[in-house]
Amino acid sequence: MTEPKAPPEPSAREQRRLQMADIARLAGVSVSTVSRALNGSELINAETRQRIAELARSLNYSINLGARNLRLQENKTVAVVVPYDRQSRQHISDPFFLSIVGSIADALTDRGYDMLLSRVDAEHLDLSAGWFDSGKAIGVVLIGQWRHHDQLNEMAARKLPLVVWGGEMPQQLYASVGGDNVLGGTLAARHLLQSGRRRIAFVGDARLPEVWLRRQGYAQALREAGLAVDPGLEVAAPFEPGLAAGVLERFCAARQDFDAVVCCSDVQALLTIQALRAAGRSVPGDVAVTGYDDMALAAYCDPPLTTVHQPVAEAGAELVEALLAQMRGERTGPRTLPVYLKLRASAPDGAR
Amino acid sequence: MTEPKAPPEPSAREQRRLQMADIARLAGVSVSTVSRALNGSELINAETRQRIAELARSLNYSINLGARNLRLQENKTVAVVVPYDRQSRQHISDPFFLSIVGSIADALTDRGYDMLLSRVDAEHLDLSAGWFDSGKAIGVVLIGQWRHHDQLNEMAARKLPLVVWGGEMPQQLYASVGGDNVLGGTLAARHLLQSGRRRIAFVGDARLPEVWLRRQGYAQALREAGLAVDPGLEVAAPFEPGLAAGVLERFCAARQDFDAVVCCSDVQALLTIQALRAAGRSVPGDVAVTGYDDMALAAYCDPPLTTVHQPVAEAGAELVEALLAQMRGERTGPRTLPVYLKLRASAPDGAR
DNA sequence: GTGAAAGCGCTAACAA
DNA sequence: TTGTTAGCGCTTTCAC
Repeated sequence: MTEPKAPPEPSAREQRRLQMADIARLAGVSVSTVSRALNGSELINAETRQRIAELARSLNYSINLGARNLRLQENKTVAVVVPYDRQSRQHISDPFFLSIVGSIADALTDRGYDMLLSRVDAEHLDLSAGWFDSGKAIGVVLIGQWRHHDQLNEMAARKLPLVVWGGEMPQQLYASVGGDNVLGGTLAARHLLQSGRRRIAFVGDARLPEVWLRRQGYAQALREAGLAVDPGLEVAAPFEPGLAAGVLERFCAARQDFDAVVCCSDVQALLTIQALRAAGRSVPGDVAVTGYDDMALAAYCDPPLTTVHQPVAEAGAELVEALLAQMRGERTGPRTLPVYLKLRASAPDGAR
Repeated sequence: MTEPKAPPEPSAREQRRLQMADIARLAGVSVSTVSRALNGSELINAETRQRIAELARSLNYSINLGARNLRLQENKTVAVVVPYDRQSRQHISDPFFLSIVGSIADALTDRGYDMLLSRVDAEHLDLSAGWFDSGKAIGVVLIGQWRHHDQLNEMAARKLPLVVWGGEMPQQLYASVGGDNVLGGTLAARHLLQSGRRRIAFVGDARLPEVWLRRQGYAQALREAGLAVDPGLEVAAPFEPGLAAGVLERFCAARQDFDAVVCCSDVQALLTIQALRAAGRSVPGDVAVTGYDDMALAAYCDPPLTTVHQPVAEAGAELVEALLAQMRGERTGPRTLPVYLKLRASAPDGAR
């Protein structure tokens, strides 16, 4: 009457997954007793509890979490979504994104949550709501706002538990956590100015909120120094290494009238250095270059990168905390974490 | 009588998650009809089906997958487990591991599976069986064998659906997918020999199966050239950048009697180059260095790395296929994918 | 073409 | 201290 599909055919290979009733039968008790024992209930005789626990362990039995969650109406899974650019079909290869994912994985593990990792087309960030709607996850952590601030606002309006790694934007309805992008841009540019550079290029796609904010910081530092932003020195390179390389090579081949570059990722910085050398210019001699992120390898590049350090280690915990707070019903606004400039050789201190 | 916890208190914030019964009521049909409609059953009147589908969409209703899976006795989730070294408390930061995770994510998505990502103590790889035992995942993909080949064999003996990224070992009971490590080691060493190097160091922790195999390839190339392996030129550096740096610096400071280095990751290669320069030696002038993995940045380092290219893009699909084949009851042995040497400047062609 | 009802594996209120 | 039983949200057989 209700038999699903064919008879529960144990498929020869997998000998029907064990369940509580089996343990109960083997232990000569009822399933409730097993359930209570395995959940450490005080009601159960300590000795019985022990015996059942051992039996379960010896058979590698583990409570079916799907059934348990259904009954308990709870779920300890969080979806982490990394957008990708459908156009370029590029995989996420930027070490920064992957580090953030690692950091979130740690934070979730610490708090007893599981992490569902998925990709989503950067043009349809709202698709990530499916994880929540289908009950697979209790909330969504999205890495980056990309170009769809609007979709994120709509998701938040739906009361979807959502936290975004990214910059704080005007009229933002969703919770976000991110480094202080304006400050990062300012720190990089100001450092270059203080070390005597005057013609400072900016590398990054300002359609992305984070980059847009960094550019503001950069522009502000120039203003402080009484300099104007030269639009000709803005290079809209994307984060994907494969795409950025060409753009940067062309730029460095075409123009030589700058003595410093502020980049929006360490990868971009490395590509810029590469392009500069190909164009016959030295780093930091002719051109000083700053990166962004302070990825693990930044210290070991040649030259080691002066870069804006992002709080990756803290990021995971902050994102997870923001999500949990939201689910507790707390109102969580955007959160901006401090960043600092890590001085290394690609943009050294002092005059040249 | 069976009310779980407190009354289903909609927690003020989240207005009780919608369910099929709600859609049914709103559409004036039974839940069976909604179920059939949403699953595209031919039984349902096309118009009714359409109407229900639209209603569901407009309310952002999505079938509760937990309940569905329980009833259907199916699950489309695969656990991907990345071991970490508890000793060093180091996060996985090697771009290679993270790229593999990305590749698997793509392969799973393509086949309609979800990916559960987690960490496990590298000393207790067998803990990852919990994902299967608890029914959260239908199988496990483990990144790397680390030092517990034995635990993996035990897991396989339990008929646990498991695939490991790693090298093919003697007496291996579990399914694995990996690059051809012996060949990789041979290609690197042979190339260095052909370009005139004679004193070739090896960097990598040979307690890890993959490294062990690469070292075999390296040793074989030396033998072919009539050279003996000098144990003093073997550096047991781990993959973690933070730990490897010190080891390599000490080695390069202590010994100068080598003219080439075979490394087991690109990160190690960069650290080696750094250490060599600190010791006053040039790359590739004094010492040629080969990397391993051919990560995205390898081409943009200075000097660009000559490195063994690993089939990362294919890796995800191969791992997933192996897992699915296993669940179909097919016997899947170890699988070795081709690798090739990518020539770049850190170990150039021809004599010096 | 649609509805009623059973049951997937589990938990907990209630009874004993 | 333990067992009986209802039901979490869904699918599907069977009846209409």
